[in-house]
Amino acid sequence: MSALSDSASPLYEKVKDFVLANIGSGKWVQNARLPSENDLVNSLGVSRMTVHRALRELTSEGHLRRVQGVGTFVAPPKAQSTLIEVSNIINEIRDRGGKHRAGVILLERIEHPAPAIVRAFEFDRVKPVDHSLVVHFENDIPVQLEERYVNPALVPHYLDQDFTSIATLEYLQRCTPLTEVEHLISALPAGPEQARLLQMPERDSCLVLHRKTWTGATVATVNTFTHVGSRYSLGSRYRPTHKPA
Amino acid sequence: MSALSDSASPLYEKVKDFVLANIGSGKWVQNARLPSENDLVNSLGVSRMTVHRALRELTSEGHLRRVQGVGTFVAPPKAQSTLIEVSNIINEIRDRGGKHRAGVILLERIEHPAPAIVRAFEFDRVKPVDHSLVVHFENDIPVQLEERYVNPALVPHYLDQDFTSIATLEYLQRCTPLTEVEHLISALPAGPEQARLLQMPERDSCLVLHRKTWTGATVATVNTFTHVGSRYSLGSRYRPTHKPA
DNA sequence: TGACATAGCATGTATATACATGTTTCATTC
DNA sequence: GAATGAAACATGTATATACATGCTATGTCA
Repeated sequence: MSALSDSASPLYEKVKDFVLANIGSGKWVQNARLPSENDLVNSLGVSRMTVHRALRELTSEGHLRRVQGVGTFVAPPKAQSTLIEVSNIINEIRDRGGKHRAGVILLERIEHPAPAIVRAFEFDRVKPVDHSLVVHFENDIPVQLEERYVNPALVPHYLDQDFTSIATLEYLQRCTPLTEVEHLISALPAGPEQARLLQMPERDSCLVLHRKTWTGATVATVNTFTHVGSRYSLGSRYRPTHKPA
Repeated sequence: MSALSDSASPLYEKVKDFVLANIGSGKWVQNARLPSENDLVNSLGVSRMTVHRALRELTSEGHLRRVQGVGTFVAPPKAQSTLIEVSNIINEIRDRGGKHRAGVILLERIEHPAPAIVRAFEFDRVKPVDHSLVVHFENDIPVQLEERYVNPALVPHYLDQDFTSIATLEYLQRCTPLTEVEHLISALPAGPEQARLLQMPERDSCLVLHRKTWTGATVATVNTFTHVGSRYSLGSRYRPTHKPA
């Protein structure tokens, strides 16, 4: 009678599955109103706190929309703006198997007053901005060009780091764990300098990942140029909802 | 004494902020062990259920790692594989202001036995696969080429839809709300056909978003070719953690 | 010394209760 | 009829309590 599955999963998970099953089957369509918490308490035979937890988690996962005093509704599908998980290319190279070798070369490293591009990213009031150009290799073939602008005032001992170490990005993340991130993805034909550094034809396509992190003041700006073509792609599987792996 | 802020936010939010502040300040470093729930109950003066909820949410948000019987630890930063929100280009056009006009042209629409590319995406046992080519316009300029392979057996009344309607993708999402999604992003030079359809130079860069959805059997495969260059980019802000906007 | 049982402690779940907060509905009153 | 107020109902939060589950350390017994 309970309408809940009899697996070994916890009760609130069964309630979540019950709700998702009703959404998936089309019984509860988009923007439809769900039974109230007390209704579900009566029909499912669990406590209100358990129902509430299930509905709250489904709300934070994007499946439901709740309005205090009004009710609970089926949320519109959230694939409109899609979450994509893009793997760090360093990890991609590292995970591709033991027979590949990853390498890094530091091309340029200047601590200089902010040029136009730096000023454009709100570094204005920061005097020294560390600018470095790094090329990543796999099996002696350059696969990625990284252009980093880092605000050393916000990253302790950043200037003491070994810039050819592969752990630099991880160091940035570890020192500023609560930063916000903005990404832009675009595709551009390689310019002369990029083509030279990546050893690729000059008008071949580059996938550009622009990554800006800040905590209030800007921490770092990183432009990543990857020669994709047939050799590389960035991707992920995205499981929209209920079973966070 | 309570070490919690005195704002108007709920108690569990204050506990979360307290924990995040200790992580952000470096007091609790990566992999460090947090005080136990009972310790926090004593030092913060709230109930264990409240502490538990705060820690549970921080865990699901990726900030903490909890092991039953052992303790709670600061999770390594999750920016390793970065979440990126890529906006649907249809929404981008629609949201760009009233003076722009969006349009769609259906170029081809064949229901045919699966060719090689279709077979490669596990359509094998499905006989009829709907294949359509759609070009999206903004102000009479083509900006996106969409190549769709849809399994009509899994999408009710799909073949009855008006394919020049902008709502087709939304219809797909509404009919199969609990699908999983896989994305691949790459940058490719435009081939002859793509260049012709998008009215762009033949070797200019295309940003290609490959999107495959399935529920078990494959539902649809959509390849999106966007002429980016200086005109378009896909991007998002990603707030890693605590204040889901 | 080694194996095993156990106590202790950590997190995980479920419930009952109480109150807070926001919305809708409906009846009373002017 | 319109405005006001109260009741009913919805979700939101906080707490106490109880028990379940999993790991660790300790101490006893062979």
